[in-house]
Amino acid sequence: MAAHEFSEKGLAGARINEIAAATRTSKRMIYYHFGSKEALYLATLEQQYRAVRERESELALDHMSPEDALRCLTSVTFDHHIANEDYIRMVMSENINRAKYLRQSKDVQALNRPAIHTLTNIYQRGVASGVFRDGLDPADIHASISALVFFNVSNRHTFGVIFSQDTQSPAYTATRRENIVQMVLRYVKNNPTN
Amino acid sequence: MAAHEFSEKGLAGARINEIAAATRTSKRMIYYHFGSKEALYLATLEQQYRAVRERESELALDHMSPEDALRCLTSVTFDHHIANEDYIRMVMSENINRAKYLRQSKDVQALNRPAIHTLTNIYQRGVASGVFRDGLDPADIHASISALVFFNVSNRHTFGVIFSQDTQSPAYTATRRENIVQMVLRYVKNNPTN
DNA sequence: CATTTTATGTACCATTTGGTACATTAAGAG
DNA sequence: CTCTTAATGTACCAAATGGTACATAAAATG
Repeated sequence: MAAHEFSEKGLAGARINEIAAATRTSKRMIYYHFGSKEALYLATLEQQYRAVRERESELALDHMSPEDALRCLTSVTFDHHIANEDYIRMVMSENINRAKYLRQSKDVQALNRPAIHTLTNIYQRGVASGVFRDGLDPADIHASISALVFFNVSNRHTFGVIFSQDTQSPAYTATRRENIVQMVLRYVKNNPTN
Repeated sequence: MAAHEFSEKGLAGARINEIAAATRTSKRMIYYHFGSKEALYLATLEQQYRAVRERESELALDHMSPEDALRCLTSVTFDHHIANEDYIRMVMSENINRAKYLRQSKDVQALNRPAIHTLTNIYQRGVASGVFRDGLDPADIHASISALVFFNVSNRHTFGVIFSQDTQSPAYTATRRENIVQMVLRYVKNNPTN
């Protein structure tokens, strides 16, 4: 898949020949369908977003308590990021490009709106029931959750080298997951007691 | 500077000719001194880490209360990341490389140890005085702070596009800074009440 | 069947680019 | 004042690589 080549080496580092060799198609066909390396990159990037958000939307959080829902959402998102390294790396790559290509996508905003919506829903239920404190911005909570779980995958290599830790071991992952969940909950809850 | 070219385009995207053109030196001299593009990249990467950590170590937090110290450390680190985009982008680039080059650096661990040490110091003072809860891992707190402030810069382009926000406006930055500080404090404090 | 699109293989080009050969100059060393 | 070593300019190469020209096969269409 093109996603893997782009994910591994970024836009500049990726080689069309490699992508062609890894697929059942040919370089000729890639240019026939996409026209240029950059167009293929954009198509691949969009597809990554779509795939990830689709899998995310399969969560049923409405029947859980606000606190459990937030715990679950954070925890699952954490695992989700770990399981989708290609996506993470393509997003990194795109930030190196200053979102030059993502900016051209028409439906990426709509694609991501549900993420905020889900969180808004949980948050408002929590405020209504008194477990969550009022006055917070769901978009901001989302930013924090994203930051914590994204960084955990995106920067694990440099982080691991710098602090001589195996950032991919089950033990590290489990601890980190729990601490992130706790951090989010304590930020939102009215009376964090644990 | 080589840092800027690498920061803008990553290892693969950077052009030695561009780097040479941007300096008072020549391509010939770059190869004379460094031998290869990769060696220059590694040297540049190390220098970025060194510069950032040096500036970080100029904080005097010992005379502040643990809570104020943690608030200050987080806030300053936040601003620091915003002010050092080249560093951020090179770290991203290096994570795309799976830390292949940083791994070869001998002194990057020692260089970063003070960061954990500073935080450990604040945390232990806070636990001793009763404001911070016991049982947390300073390295983990550091990971969370890093994640929050790093992501705020590293992913601002895709994030801005997706959620149609100007992630570089003073208003957004101020809010985000305050929320991150609050998140860290509430995670660590015994009785977060605000 | 005739004809028009769509799909695909082969071979190739033009450019870019990391890297070097060679010659030369500047600078220390003794 | 030699002689060795560090520094530097010029010109260039070989390989890689994005992209294309051309011919052709396979569908689809009428």
